[in-house]
Amino acid sequence: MGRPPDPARRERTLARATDYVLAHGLAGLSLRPLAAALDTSPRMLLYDFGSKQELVAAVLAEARRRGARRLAENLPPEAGSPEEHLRGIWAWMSAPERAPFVRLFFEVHADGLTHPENYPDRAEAITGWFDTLGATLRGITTGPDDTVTPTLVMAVIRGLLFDLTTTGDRGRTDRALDRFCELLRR
Amino acid sequence: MGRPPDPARRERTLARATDYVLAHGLAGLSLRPLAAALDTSPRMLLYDFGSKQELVAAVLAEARRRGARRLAENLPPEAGSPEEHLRGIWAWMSAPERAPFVRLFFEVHADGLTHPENYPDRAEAITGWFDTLGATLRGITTGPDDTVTPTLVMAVIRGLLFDLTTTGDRGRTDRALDRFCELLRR
DNA sequence: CGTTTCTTGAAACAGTCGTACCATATACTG
DNA sequence: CAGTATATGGTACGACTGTTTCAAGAAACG
Repeated sequence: MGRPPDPARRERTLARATDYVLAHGLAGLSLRPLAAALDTSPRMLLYDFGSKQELVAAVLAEARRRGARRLAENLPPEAGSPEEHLRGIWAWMSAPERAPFVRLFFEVHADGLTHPENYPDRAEAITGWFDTLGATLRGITTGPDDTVTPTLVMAVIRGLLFDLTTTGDRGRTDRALDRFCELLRR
Repeated sequence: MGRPPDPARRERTLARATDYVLAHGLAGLSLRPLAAALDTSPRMLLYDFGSKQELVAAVLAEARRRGARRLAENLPPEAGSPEEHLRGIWAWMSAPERAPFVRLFFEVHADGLTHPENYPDRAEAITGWFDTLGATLRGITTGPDDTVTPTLVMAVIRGLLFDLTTTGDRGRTDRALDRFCELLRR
């Protein structure tokens, strides 16, 4: 008996907190401004998530879930040549709508370099692409267990994303991807 | 008249502060622990640098100066094929001794995504390579003003550095660079 | 010596941080 | 209604932040 729990509240808070972190970044995150923006209180954030660290972990998990879902919705899994796929991935990841995700991605990586203990499964963010890419890049890969080609492909995309987010030079980065496609084709 | 100024003290402090930041990262930097590690006081740090922000700017400038000097010392500017050059750059940047610089580099980039106003010349960290690389990559570039090839080459290196610092998988990242060289050769 | 300038220590200020404690409000059961 | 569980507000604690203030020390000069 007693008042029934309301798990939906935690989910609502998590969703809005994820919006907030995507908008404002992880670096200077603090409970009081976050709570104010979410029309709640630090008290409730700790009540629902236990501690700031667990809240951040939940937000990152939620952001990853969202990213994966959006990706699955927007990348046709089977159609087209490997080159078309590569261009599709680049177009999708470099689109302005993805900028908050990209920023959070780079932010987590940087923090993970100083505090690896906080991100036990961060390597998965890299190797998780191999299964997805290995299938769509068939014809470029040297075999079904080729991890080197996906590694290079994702390195190009991440490196160009790094460049684009720093310089904002869309034309030059787009052309650099064209050049990479050209190298792959020959 | 009066006691003469001692500008050497500021330089000594700057050098040691740069060591400290390279070792501990920029993210959680705070004056009191820094001063303790440097056998000085927060009072003196502010006396010499004016504010924490100016101190950080000075440290970043010093770190960039060091990196450039080390690079100039270790990369033969003229000898060898473009491929050898590329391998040399990768070997140099991915060496464990460079890890602190790489970490700081990624950290500054991530912070710059959230606070661009603090890094007015951060694009230079990208485009600064073009002159250096354009010369050494002659034979791969399409012309003397080709910025696309250096963009792609540096994207590969940065992307692979991102991978290596996250996964620690030296073998796979080395092989990915081999594969890139192979693509360039054909 | 006194004067002047640079250097340095100690302490305090005003603020933010994550978090814990205590009381109360709310919604349900019997 | 009482009883019981969850939900929530308010407040305060201790630690930390960058920075300022006040005073004194240290090294030059006349």
